[in-house]
Amino acid sequence: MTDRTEPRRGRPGYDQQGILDVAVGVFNAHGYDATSMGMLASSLGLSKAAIYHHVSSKEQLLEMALGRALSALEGVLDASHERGDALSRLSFVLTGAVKVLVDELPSVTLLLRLRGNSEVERAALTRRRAFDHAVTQIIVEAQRDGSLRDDVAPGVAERLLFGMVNSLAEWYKPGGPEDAERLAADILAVALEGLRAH
Amino acid sequence: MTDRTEPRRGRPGYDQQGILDVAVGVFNAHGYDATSMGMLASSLGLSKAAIYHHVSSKEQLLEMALGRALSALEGVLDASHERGDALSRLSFVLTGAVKVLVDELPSVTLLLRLRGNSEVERAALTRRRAFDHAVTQIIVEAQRDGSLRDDVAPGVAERLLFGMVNSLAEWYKPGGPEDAERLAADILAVALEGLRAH
DNA sequence: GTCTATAAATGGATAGAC
DNA sequence: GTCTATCCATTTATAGAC
Repeated sequence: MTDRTEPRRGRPGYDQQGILDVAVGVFNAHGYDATSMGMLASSLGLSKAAIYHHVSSKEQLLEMALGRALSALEGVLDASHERGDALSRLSFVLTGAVKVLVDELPSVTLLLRLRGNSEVERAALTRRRAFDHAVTQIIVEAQRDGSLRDDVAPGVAERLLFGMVNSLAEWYKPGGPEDAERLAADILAVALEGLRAH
Repeated sequence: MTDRTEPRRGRPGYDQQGILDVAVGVFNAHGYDATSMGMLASSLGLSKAAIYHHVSSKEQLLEMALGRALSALEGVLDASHERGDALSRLSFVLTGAVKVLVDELPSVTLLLRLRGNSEVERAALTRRRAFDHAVTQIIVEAQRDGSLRDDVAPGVAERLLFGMVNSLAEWYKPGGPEDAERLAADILAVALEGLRAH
């Protein structure tokens, strides 16, 4: 994975990654569909035509951002296989997903708002559903071994857990009062123990 | 509140409510910005021009739907004031919000996806923030009286709870295996007691 | 209440100069 | 690597007939 923040060498104008970073920010601010190449151009301080020197289409920008987000999430799932019992794996995935959301907030935010309006969007949604399904299987296992209550359907539990995690895209502000580890701990605490005082 | 489903009297063509119901469905399927009046027209089986006989603009359709969603949510908050302690009020609001989401799924879904791209959208987001703030105040009170744990910041708790509730807009299907009461009970159970087996 | 036709603006994308 | 100028499809919305 290339480092987005490293300043480039020759440094005349933008490179593709620089275009992408700005584009994802504007996509998230106004929504992908509501963002025109003209808005993108003025955010970049370029003409519309100049953007097409770096990318072939608006949709290619979307595709690159979605690939980044999905790879990061899938990486968490892959790493979780090394873990022991199902509850440990679930905790690891939730914590990892929060970290991904915080680290890759722009691209994941874009992913979470997809409507499936094009082939690119539908392919991303399919990959995302596979992720959700894999997490649901971990929950099934944890219910089976008795570490999670089984009176909540595993699919519902998965969606509620990621409802909390994914809500970060709507309200987490980098540099705010809460850091990623604290948020991950809060979410895990609510998910496993609940909010009621003991 | 008028009944959407009641068949109209004269019944030649559409009335405004009929246009709105179809429009909100199409807005949600493709996203408001990605929906053109042309798509709307073909979903209605009308010409674009005919739509303008019923509404003055695409944005008016959005405004009407958002008003419906916000009024329903605010109604839950108003009704909660009759309740006793803070924890009862919070449970009532969460359950009520789930019921609103299920009953008014299309308009609430639209509300939850706003980006603030126009005055209409920003006004709706302001009303929605007021709702979230009022719920946060209930949580503050419940932490103060000792019924909720206070090691999770009240604002974070509120966003996590409504992260679960609002996620319904992304996956709840009317007529599916789970009904509204069951879902409300599941969410309340996870929110208060957590998923870990006891 | 709905139509056809059309206006006026904006959309994504390209050509070719520098 | 960026520009100006432009193409062409699509957009929201209106005019006026039926």
